[in-house]
Amino acid sequence: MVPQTYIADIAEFAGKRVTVAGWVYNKTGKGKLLFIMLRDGTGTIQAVVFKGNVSEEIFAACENLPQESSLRVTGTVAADARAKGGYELQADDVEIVHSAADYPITPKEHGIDFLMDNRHLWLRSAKQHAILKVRHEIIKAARNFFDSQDFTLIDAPIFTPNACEGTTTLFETDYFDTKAYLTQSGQLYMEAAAMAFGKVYCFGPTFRAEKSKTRRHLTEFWMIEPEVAFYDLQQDMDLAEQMVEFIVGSVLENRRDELEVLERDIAKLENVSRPFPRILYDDAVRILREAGADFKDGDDFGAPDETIISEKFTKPLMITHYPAAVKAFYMKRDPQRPDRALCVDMIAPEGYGEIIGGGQREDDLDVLVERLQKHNLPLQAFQWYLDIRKYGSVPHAGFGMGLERAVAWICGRSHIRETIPFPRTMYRLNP
RNA sequence: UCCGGUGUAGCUCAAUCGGCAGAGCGGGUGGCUGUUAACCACUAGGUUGUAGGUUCGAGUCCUACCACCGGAGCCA
Repeated sequence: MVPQTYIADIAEFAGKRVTVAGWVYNKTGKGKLLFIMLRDGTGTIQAVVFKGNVSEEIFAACENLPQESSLRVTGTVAADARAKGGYELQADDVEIVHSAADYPITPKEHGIDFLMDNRHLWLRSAKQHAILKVRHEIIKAARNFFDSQDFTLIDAPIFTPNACEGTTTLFETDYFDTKAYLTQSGQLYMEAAAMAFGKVYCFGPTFRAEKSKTRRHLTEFWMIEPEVAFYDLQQDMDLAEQMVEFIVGSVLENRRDELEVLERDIAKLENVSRPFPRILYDDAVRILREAGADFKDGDDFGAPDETIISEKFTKPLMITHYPAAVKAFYMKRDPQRPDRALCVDMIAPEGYGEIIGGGQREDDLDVLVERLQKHNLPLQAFQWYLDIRKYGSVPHAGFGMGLERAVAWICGRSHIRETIPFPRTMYRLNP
């Protein structure tokens, strides 16, 4: 019995006869010699089919193999400098599992709309494959980070009865005789959970029905949201900084090949080490003024503003103490400057924009009730949330990291739509 | 939602002033023992996004609509 192996492990079998199962990634030939680039999800290897080494029938069948046909190739693993990856498979037997129809995605250029229509197939391409491997690494690293620090994973609900922040548009759905909304954040539930478990986080999909049409927005995206009881803003920032450093470090350690496929400037990622710069909103405004940007003091930063500010730094940048007026109702205000919120946004370098938003939460019942009323939010729906301030209220803080934005930054992709397997945007629900 | 742009072969694009609808890739056939997006020869492939209009004549000009792309706002 010939052992079956994955391409990633091929070096262990140098000189041995093995079977590799996969798909035809690309094919070229030279008369009596065929080169089949075989892809199995773990890597690619060149299978060399020489007419003299296989039966007439097999050679004829291989000559006409369309791209993405599925095969089991048996042969001897040989080190060869002429082969990409250093090893090739000198085939002596080929089993065609399925001969593919004309595959739409060729090794040439394609437009984004066509590729997105064929997203279910595009996932097989090298760069898309690499991005999603990095995405997996980031998820794994984030979870390892929190798990190793004794955080408890608490899943937040997807169906929610009310708006978390009340400002952005929610997807509405029929829920028996009433309305339910798809969650836009697990944060409020994490605040409740933090009072039960101390250190918690959730990781799940979130939904925003905003009519945003930019390279940084999806209608369905994933967030990792830690929340810690008795934390203040500074501790919250320390946590965010440690997490990002850990995630980037994990990707550099375990997904270097993928970063190379993506032609990512690795030096820029290697530079992501603590401490990250921390500046006040007012400092950021000053940077914008010096850069000659047209910016009204008191406003939130737009995407171009964030780019200008982040260009002054080579590491992720944390901006704190925004005007409370532009931030959500649950943000605690700075006792020293009551018009400022104890909040933090982390801006990724290289113009990738905000990847983290968070801060210390308002823990005073009366202040929170007043804030809800000012925002015209239904008190009734927030009773459970107010209970958190009624029964042993404590200072607490947390943040949310947009997974896809982090993936886009770490992978150096200009558009967020490539960082999730099947993106949902304003204009795309398929496939 | 607003501003700007693009729709031509399966894909990526060209078509001068309004005057015969083109190429590369992919597909098919044949050739080649070291290819890396191979190469060479031959070959098939079109309701020019849709509906109107102007004109002797529209891929090209006009109107509306549709689809998508880039950006803004909002946000992660």
